Amino acid sequence: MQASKSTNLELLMLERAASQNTNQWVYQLLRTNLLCGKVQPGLPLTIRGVAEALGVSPMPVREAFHRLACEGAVEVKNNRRVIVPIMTAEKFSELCDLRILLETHAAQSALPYIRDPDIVSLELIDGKIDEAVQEGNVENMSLLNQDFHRTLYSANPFQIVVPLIESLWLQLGPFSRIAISKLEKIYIVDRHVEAIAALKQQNSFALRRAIEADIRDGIASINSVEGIHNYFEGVA
Amino acid sequence: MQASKSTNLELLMLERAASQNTNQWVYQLLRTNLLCGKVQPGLPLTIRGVAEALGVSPMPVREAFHRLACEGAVEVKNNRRVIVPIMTAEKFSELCDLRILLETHAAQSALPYIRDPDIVSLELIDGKIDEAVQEGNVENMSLLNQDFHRTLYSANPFQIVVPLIESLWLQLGPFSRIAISKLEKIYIVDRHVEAIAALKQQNSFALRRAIEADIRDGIASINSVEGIHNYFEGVA
DNA sequence: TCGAATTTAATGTGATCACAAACTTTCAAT
DNA sequence: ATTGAAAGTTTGTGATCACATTAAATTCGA
Repeated sequence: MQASKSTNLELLMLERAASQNTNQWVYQLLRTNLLCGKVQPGLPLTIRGVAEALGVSPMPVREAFHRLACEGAVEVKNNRRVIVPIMTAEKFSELCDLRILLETHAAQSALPYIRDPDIVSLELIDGKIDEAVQEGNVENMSLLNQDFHRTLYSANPFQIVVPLIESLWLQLGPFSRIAISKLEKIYIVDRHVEAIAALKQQNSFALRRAIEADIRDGIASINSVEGIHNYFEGVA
Repeated sequence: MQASKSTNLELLMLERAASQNTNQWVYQLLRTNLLCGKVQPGLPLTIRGVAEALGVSPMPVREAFHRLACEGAVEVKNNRRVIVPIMTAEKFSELCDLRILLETHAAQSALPYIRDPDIVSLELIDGKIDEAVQEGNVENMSLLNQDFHRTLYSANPFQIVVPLIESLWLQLGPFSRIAISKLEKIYIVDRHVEAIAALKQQNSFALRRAIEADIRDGIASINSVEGIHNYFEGVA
């Protein structure tokens, strides 16, 4: 309950499913907190600090840190300090380019495997996104939006690219939250509706266009945020 | 020295640099062994087995396994057994597509940052590859070839994509060895020479073409190997 | 002789501990 | 008051251990 000594970090707590062990729980919890921007860039993280905050031994936290580090979600400095990476304009640009490159490819390669149940699932998620928009629930909007993309791409059972894409999402973490919260709400659903329509028509080109537009909408909305550059390179 | 009980695994030993700790050493060693195809797909790996073979405690091996698992280099079965993943034709095809997609992008985005010293480094590596070809040293050929690509892409200081590419290399691991060993030797150098020429001319299109051709040469050589399909999906 | 149930061995997990490196604080000397 | 070193604290690392789960071996029954 009490925060760690050196850093008073506030973590969004998650229920621990009965099936998952401590390792997985800690990893998922930290991952979710990074994805929704709960922990700020530049914040130093300590193994014992997080372990204490979570009421577990340092071991699962160590493993989670190492996993997150190899996904680029956290950065291990040469002082062996772990911090949430600082975003730079160049990194941001590169991450967006890669999202478009990988996600349009993923969508296209998933298209031949799309069946009716998949479309039903996607429409269901889209409905939940609509609900989250109504409620103004930013966390759910962000997570459900990722669910939509992941579900689409995962229709291809031989998909290799999804973990790579999730790594990009993790690195964009704090900013996707800003993007979603500021986004003109109607656009999200529109792009998803466009994508679903393309799926029904088996229209590869339209699908790519919808996915790319969806991502570009997010980027545009980030750039439109007043004072967004305070989030780049600056210390928190 | 003695092999583990359940699996008699033979590992290519690596010198442990004074600077790196046990974690890093074990990870690098396992990674290198996977990259050059020393451990066969389908082979079950155990923490205690590897730890015993390396003369370390199970702890660093555990962390290395988890890191390699999140890079897709090893697979954690639901029986919590760790194995080297089996290759399938579909996975192989998808991995090759992604290599071309990501590496041509990486090369193109690195092009503006290429300076003369970079070209000197690349020509130096290319010379070493030539030596390895003369000696028939397959391990060096494989590792130096990766060095060439990594050095090229890393000229861009804001490169995000290199870890993603290395994840693909890891998953292709055992097969890149087959590719290199069977490859008509002259082609490797030719494609690299083409790439270097494109760099000198700042010719983006020619660079992409050279990189894609280099990768496709590897794929073609794999497909030309007699009985290559014994390596797919079959147990070793 | 073959198959199912029980026993035995092996494995992953997670906590605790000792140690070394790095950071912080303290305190004295200039 | 400022700088420097030294003592103390914090942190990551890696080994050892106890425990629950799972695979393997053995035994018993048909």
